[in-house]
Amino acid sequence: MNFLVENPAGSASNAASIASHLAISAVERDTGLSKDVLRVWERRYGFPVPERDANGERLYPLSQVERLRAIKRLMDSGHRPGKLLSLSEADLDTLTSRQNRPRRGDESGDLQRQVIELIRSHDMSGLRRHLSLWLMKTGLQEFVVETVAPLNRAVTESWMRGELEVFEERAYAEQLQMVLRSAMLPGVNCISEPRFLLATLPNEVSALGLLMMEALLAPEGVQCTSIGTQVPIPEIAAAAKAFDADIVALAFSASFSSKQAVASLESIRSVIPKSTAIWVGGELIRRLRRDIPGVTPTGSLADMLAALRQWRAEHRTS
Amino acid sequence: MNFLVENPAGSASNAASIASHLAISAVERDTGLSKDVLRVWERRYGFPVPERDANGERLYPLSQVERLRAIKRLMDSGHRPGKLLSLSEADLDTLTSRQNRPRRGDESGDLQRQVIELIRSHDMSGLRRHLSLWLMKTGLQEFVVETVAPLNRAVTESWMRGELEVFEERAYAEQLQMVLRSAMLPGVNCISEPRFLLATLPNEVSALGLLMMEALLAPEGVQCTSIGTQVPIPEIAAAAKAFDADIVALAFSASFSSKQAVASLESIRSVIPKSTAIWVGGELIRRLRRDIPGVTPTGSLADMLAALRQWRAEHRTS
DNA sequence: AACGCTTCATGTCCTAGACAATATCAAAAT
DNA sequence: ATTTTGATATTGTCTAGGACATGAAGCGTT
Repeated sequence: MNFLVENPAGSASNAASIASHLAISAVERDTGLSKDVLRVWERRYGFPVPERDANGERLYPLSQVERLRAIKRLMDSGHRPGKLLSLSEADLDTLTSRQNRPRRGDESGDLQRQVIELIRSHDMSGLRRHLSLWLMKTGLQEFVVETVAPLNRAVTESWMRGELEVFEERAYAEQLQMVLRSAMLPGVNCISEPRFLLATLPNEVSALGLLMMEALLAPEGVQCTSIGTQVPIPEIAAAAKAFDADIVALAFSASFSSKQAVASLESIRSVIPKSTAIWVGGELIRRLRRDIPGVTPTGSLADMLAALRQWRAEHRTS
Repeated sequence: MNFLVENPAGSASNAASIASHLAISAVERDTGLSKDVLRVWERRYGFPVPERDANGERLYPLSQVERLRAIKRLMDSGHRPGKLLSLSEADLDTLTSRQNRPRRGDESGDLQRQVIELIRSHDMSGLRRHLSLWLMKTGLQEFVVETVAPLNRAVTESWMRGELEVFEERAYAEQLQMVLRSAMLPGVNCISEPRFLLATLPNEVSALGLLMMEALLAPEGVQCTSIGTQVPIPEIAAAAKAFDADIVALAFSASFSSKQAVASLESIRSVIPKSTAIWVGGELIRRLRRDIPGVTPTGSLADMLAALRQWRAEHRTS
């Protein structure tokens, strides 16, 4: 790859490519579409058709990258690539704007509207104050189940409708992390069973789902060790053993590929001793149709508390 | 990719591949070596030589994956692949253990030894208490500069010497996040200029460097908005504009490829208006030899505070 | 409606060759 | 003796088009 291509700040001569084109690896980074996919789309659907540099390597104009991101966004909300790629630019815009139309019956609560308004006005400290207050009012567990979970859904929907930018969602997630993490800091004095190990698999970027699980579990007096996001399977297995975990809890966001999730879950199940339970939480699991032997899905956060109660009933101090 | 290959829990017949082999995409995930690299190594150096499934696709035995991870670890600490790959298994072990040998003059302070001992004994709540206490004693900024920074270095070194597992380092990072984030929660009442936008680029997993920057800046009364890790360049640009940032601060850990860093920095510099400064922090920058026009490196956290003072001097309320 | 079957859509994998950016090392010049 | 230059080796990433298995969609039957 030629440096000057992606960032030709130094070479004034090559005007055509000054910050206006990206190499394939940069497009992979920025769109989340793998190099293989970019190439095969070009072959099959005739889009994108990048220019080439002197060396025959692809150079994507920013306009095409922009369009690829729009397509990816529509794909994430259910559309299939074949249709999107054969669409004209105008049709694509139509589709995007149709999706942006607010849905009827959007009876989100006051808080949700307020929060989204705060995000849109970029008042992050106000947002943080707001969330903190609400947390104090309701208590951690209720805050997570009754407030944060629907709020996340509302934010995601706003984002899909195009009312929020990606970076606004991320800024929101950061503030929420602050609030949740500081609520958990004090810890709990009497720690009882079971011992949890929390993690997400590689390719899972979002730390929020994990954090919500942790916030929900911590007040139950369980021992909760998180090793964060994007942990390779062998590491999770080693950690489960080292921390002597009773339950390995994994979080999946909705954007995780269900195909990969099933593969990974079966893989991890085969590596961890059967005496250790595996629980799966997060938005993804609604899309998992087949059950995976030895893996407990917890469709909602409330489910997880129920599962915890059941676990405790089954493992009464023997 | 065949599911049963990566996770053949269902098929008892195919004994050879029951949880003992990984497909190439799984190896990419777990080792961080791209598919291209795995294939080209096989062609050039004759390692790894995976088996094949019925469809001709690569199946890596766990032993080879293990060795690949050892190789990657040695590469990250400066060795070159050509040598490592032509080494025999025994030689590789020798090299690994030599690296594990504790260095002389390891005069880490009491706290560092204590913390590492806590990590190794998996006493995460003890670790958290310890860190919290120390933070209260010294104050946030001093805590970050005098305690956390050297502590991180000590932990990384311990990890490179093989005294700590990856998951132990991650668990430590999680606890530190808790402590730092809750220290920042209250925010600061009088907020003054400049406005910071904090982020890390795609492929940068570690949130700690970012958080340390934030913790250092927050008490200075600057407005500090973080949009988290792994943010594509166009998003950073959009966020900088939306939040009207004076300075975009990016964190890089030592494991980030310096090649890619230079490319990305030049790229982002060309997208963001010149009136917005770009500051770069983190372990990486010591390995950056050439300067990038319009990008301010801050070699240490102390540097950053100095740079902030300078910025304020230059932008006196005009 | 609910089920099973066929066909299409789509992502990922394959091979093997090429090249550019960097690291290494030796020779030359200060 | 040290630094600079240049040749060579190393190494990651790109290219091409073909192949196939999985999952979705369409359609007929119960």
